[in-house]
Amino acid sequence: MSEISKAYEPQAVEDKWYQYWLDQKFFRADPDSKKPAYSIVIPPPNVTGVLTLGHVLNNTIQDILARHARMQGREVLWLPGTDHAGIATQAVVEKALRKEGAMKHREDLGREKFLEKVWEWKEKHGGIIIQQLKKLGASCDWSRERFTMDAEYSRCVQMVFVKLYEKGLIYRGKRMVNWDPAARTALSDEEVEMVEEQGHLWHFKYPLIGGEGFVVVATTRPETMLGDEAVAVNPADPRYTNLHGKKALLPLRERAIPIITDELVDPKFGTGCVKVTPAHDPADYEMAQRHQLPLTVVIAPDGTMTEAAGAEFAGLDRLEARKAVVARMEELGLLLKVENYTHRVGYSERTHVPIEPYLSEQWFLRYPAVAESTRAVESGEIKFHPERWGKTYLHWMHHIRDWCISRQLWWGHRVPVWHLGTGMRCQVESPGAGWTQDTDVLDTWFSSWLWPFATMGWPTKTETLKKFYPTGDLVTAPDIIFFWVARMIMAGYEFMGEAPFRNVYFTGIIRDKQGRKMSKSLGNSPDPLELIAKYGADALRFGVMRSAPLGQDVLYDEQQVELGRNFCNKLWNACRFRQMHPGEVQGEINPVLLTRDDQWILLRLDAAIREMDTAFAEYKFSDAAATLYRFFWSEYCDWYIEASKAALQGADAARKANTLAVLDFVLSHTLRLFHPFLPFITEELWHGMGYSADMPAEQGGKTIMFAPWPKPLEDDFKDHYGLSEDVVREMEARQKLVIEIRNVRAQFRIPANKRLNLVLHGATDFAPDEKQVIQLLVGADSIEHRTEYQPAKGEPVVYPASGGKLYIPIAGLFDVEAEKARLAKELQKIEGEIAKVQQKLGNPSFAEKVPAQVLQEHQQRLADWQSKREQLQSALANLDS
RNA sequence: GGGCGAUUAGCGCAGCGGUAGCGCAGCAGCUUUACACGCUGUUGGUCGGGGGUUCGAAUCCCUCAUCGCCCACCA
Repeated sequence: MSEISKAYEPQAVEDKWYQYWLDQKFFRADPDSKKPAYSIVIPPPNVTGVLTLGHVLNNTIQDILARHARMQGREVLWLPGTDHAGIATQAVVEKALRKEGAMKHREDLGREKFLEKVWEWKEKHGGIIIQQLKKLGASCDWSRERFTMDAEYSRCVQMVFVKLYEKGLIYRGKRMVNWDPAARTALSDEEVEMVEEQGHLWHFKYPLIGGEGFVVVATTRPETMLGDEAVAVNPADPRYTNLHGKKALLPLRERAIPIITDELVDPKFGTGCVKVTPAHDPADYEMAQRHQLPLTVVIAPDGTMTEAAGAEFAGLDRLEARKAVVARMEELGLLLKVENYTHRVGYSERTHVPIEPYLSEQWFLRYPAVAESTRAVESGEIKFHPERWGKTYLHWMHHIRDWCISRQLWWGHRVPVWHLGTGMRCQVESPGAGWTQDTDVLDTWFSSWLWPFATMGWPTKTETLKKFYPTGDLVTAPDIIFFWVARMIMAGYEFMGEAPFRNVYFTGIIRDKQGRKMSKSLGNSPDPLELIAKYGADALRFGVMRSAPLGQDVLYDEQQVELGRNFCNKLWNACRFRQMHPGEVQGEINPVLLTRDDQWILLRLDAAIREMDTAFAEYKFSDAAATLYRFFWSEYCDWYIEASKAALQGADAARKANTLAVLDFVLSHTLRLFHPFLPFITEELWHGMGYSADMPAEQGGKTIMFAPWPKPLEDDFKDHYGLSEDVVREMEARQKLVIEIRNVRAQFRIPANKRLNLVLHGATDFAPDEKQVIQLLVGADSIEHRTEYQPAKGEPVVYPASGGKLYIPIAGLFDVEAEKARLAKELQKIEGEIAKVQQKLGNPSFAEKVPAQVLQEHQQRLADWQSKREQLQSALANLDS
């Protein structure tokens, strides 16, 4: 047992223990182990990312699960790694290169040179987040760290592509896709964010050819009119039957365009006439297909107007072109009106610029294993926590649409397709000289969806895969339920024939105190590393977990971390208290010498263990943290440690030793219960308290992380130590008594150092050790038992549950009027309670219909309140006499 | 337009059919020999509004309101 300092200093111990864990290879997962397996794969963070509070929440939960499983005797694999994050990383590197003047556009460097730069960047900045996760205490098996662009991993991605292509699920086609003009690439539907915007609806007049007047169309995007190829009306719209078959003159371009009829047009919206821009609107494209309209491209991939838009507009940015078109139309007298109009505009999730519907050649995936994947969640084979996310998942699965997987980027997995002239081959290796590889890369998620098995050596049936696939729990945020979770499930069934995980835990989103999302621009996103430096990793973990209920967003407040720090300090000092009393460590507990306090704390420990088990089973980690907090602080420290001082300060050596044995018993269990949440401090104390010495090397002897997870106390243990729930009730009553006496002290401003001499009148005396504890807890020197006692007028009195009256003689220190007021107030409250219960009992149908037990409870309650009332009334009478 | 969630003490939350609870904050005291990152005592609530079911509703049902997410090709 080594001596420990007065305040806990996390900085002094955290790095030391983390290094020890690494050196001892405690995090290594052994596929040959006989222990049952438990595995988690980390949601791979962006390789160039830095740790955020979101990561803290997510990875703390995973670490808690991993450490809990280890203590339960399972062989744990927590597999870490990072994601190449195609667009995000490429954008970051492009920005940096532009800033240092190395290029204006990536084309300036060329593909190879540019990729070199990205790899350089990755080597330099990649892995920061891995170091940060270590600071947090993450118990990942770092020897298995993977990156989605590792050579073997890349091979998996390409093989999967080839397999799906051969199955006919991957195809190439010219489609209207979501185009990001800033990143100059196609995106999937999921990468488009709909943003509500205050816009305008411009009403344009197109002159009719060979007739009088105009047809009026409304549009939110005037610049697209330059590419119009028709005006459409609903065939059933009686207002426009006269227009069928006619033509209109497209202003500015001075082209004749047909007026067509199509069911897609809603007669109730706008004028009922729609301008049709086949190349720049998905709905218009559909109509164009039906009516064989030409596809005039007026907006280029970089968002500027093309030659086809006419010399006046060519080269303008689409938004400038919008203004220019409106101005010209107005000049020509063809702008009928402008309305304010609120509508939703698709934005790129990555570059935050408006998406351009763009017709291009892309690769698409028709999802595999959709039916199985849907059923898996419906049937509960895969469980979501909280369950309601299942609905979101199923809705998406039922409306699933093909996935555009090709990206016009350079940073990513190259599409394994080779071209030679008009020839095309899909295979991993080049077919030979002359063949050139497709220039597109694959969506990042097309590699991430393989994560649970590609990281374990697939397609080889490795020992790791056999032992650890499928994984146990996946911990992730709900915003990637489609991007990642759903796709991993499908990939799991398709390539492994089995779900990739059994449970999915969805965390909430971390928000600030005002409920706003964390963001760099708001500056409300604290740096977890600074918090760790200031408060310690354990404090950060505990603070975050305490305020992160299942299924709710987390409102982060630094105060929570402070509370975590304070809690660690409390734990530290409670252990220090034990250390200040020399004696055998973890001695035998003698049942004969157990006090009621001892019995009580053992029962409370038992309750805490059960609550912890329930919380883990239900994935309610904030409940678990709250249980630990309550048990340790409010029960163990506030009551048990205080009471234990009676025995520890006494002269009875045997009793003292027994109390120390109970302290050790509770602490050694408590430290283990805490370990998943507070890995560092518990390891420090585990060794510091000498508890490790008592354990076999493989089970807690070297580290608390392999110490057995506490089990609820066995019945024969309880019998042996005489633990019964009666003790809990008795102790609660005694606590109430103590609080009442302290209350009297506070009411009458009796200084803490003023010792009391209490008088117990009537009933039987307290047992000697009981008396000693009560004296200690209320600051009394004596409790004299008297069969006859004449209290001073208005002397405060409290009523022990065991009967009799306990007087608090504080002559000269109290104020009769104040005591009267206190009692009167108390009495009023009791009258209210009595009235409530009486009203219920007075209801005739209550007695008839209510279960006997409930009726009895109410009657008992009434009796209790009534006797309490009598006590107060008599005390009041005493004051008046 | 659909779907989901939230609404309980000043703030953050728990409770989900039988006496409204926890933590912070607040207030009043305290150098009580583990801890001021602490100790003791204590004030706050007609559980968003309105209906209904029930002996009994914060808890179940209906409805409205406010806030927040997600999904949806009305130009």
